[in-house]
Amino acid sequence: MNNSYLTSIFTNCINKLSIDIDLTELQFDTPKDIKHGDLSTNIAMRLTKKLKKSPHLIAQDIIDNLEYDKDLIENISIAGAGFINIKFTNKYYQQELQKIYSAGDEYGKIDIYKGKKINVEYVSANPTGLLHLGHGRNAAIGDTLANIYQWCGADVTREYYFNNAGNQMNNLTKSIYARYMQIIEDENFPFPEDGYHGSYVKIIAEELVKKYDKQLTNIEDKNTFKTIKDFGESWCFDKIRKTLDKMNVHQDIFFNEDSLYKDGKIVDVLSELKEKDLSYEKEGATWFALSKLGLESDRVIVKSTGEPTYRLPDIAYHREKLKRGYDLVVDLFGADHIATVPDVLAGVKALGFDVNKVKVIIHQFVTLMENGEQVKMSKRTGKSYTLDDLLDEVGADVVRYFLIMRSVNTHLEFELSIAREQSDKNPVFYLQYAHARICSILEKLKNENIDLTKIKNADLSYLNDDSEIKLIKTLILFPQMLQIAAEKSEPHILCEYLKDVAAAFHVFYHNCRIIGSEENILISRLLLSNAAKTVLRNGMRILGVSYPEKM
RNA sequence: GCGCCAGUAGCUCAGCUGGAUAGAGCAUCAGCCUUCUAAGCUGAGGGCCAUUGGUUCGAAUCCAAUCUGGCGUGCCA
Repeated sequence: MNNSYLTSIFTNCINKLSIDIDLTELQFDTPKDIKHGDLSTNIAMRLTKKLKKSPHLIAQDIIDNLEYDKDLIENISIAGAGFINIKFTNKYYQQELQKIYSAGDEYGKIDIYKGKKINVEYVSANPTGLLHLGHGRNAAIGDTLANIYQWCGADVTREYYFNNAGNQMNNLTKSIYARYMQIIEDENFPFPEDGYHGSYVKIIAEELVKKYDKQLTNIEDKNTFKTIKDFGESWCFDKIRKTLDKMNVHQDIFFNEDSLYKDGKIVDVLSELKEKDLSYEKEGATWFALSKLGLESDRVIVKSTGEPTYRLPDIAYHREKLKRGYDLVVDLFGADHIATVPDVLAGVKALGFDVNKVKVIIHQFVTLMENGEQVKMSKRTGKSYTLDDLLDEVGADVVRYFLIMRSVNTHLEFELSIAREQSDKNPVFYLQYAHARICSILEKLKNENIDLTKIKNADLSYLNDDSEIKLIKTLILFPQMLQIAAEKSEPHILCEYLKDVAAAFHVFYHNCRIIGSEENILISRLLLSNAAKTVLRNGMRILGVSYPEKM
């Protein structure tokens, strides 16, 4: 945590004392116990070895030489093993609140990624079926991260990569065909062993019957095969896009793997690897010599059938993204894709690109639960709970929030019974309720005989209640929380933070009346409520959750 | 076997670039609505931070080993 005012006065002091220290070690934390002050630093303890003095003596030395504004800092003291604790005055917080109010709707925007071009690739499901909850987590995290980067000043491109060729699509085509034949010819027509068992395949087949009647019985015919495949693909893609739309996920670029072949990028990569002596032929296949790059074993990149494995296009695709000039290329994968990461990165590096510009985020799985029992979501079984079903049932707000409220690298349990519940058990409503409450006050005030323009010149020295100061303290943290969430690529940090904001507001609301208070108090509390509303609304915007004015 | 992720309250999870008495929500129990939305607030109980060692002023956090669960370890993506 940083605090510009404290950093400056401590830096001056350290320079004055001629202490030789890396100033990045100077950090301020919020103590768990409020009795220890508002912020504290362990700098004295960190200096014990270097200065060969007890932390208490060092701390005392620092405090004696600190020059600070007594209007802003109430006191600085030593405690515990040598912590330096700082307590700000209410005036300090009142001033900080004024800054938030001045920033208005823009409050929270920071510029750590200003001028940076960032590409975030997410969802990227092939059009072989419907999206499930795992894709939902990917979509929610990816979309929220993209929002976070934007608030950090970046120029963000949202991308979806898909493959409508290859084995998976052929498999889908054969599956649809089998269902089609079962309808029009023989209900015992054999279903492919590795086929897609999802009930959606039957629906596609039914629609196929409606449109083509019995014209598609010969799958050996290339045109017939293509007709079925194209039909299945566009059916799936249409559903996928509608689902994402429902979830308020909108991507800028839909990149088709196929274009890498058409534009010769696959061949390029292959020949470059060959030139660099990083590929070789064995058993009819082409191998990528990963062992030469420090990895454990070599892998096939072109099968003996002549088709590339996923590694080759993945490498080509990443190279293309980097060529487009992004400063950062973010990939979001489910845990089942982890195996591809080292190979692709090694490939990108071997082709001479900076792998540090590629950031791979792996999220763990989602388990759908209902009253403590696991609900199956598998594509292979006929019965499945799709993302679309879930969006229809509980709405985009709940789905998005539930899927980002946990750290990306923990397994996530999505409890349907709670998601369905429109009550205090459901954490989304806690945030939305706080926002709606504020809006409700503002609405009521319109009917009171009060000059609301006075808010511009509000005298904030009227804000001294513990709950008022606590709320300001929480609101101040917004930009820092955004930065941490961006740097750690962890959207859930914002969820946790907004919960704190809502809680601080609810306590303030409970303790401090607005309507009916003396005018100076009313106006200053109104300003504070407005600031809270701004933070909640901006935060929920980033999460992609709506912020209703009434509930 | 090897690699990645996880193991913290009854349940779901924060905290993990080392700091002071380990937190939240739900569940349980006890309070608070004639005043701006009770989808709220206040309080209580609930813990061997998987286990064992190590590193040091200090370890839930770092290191090692072990145990448990998830996901990988394809000429599938």
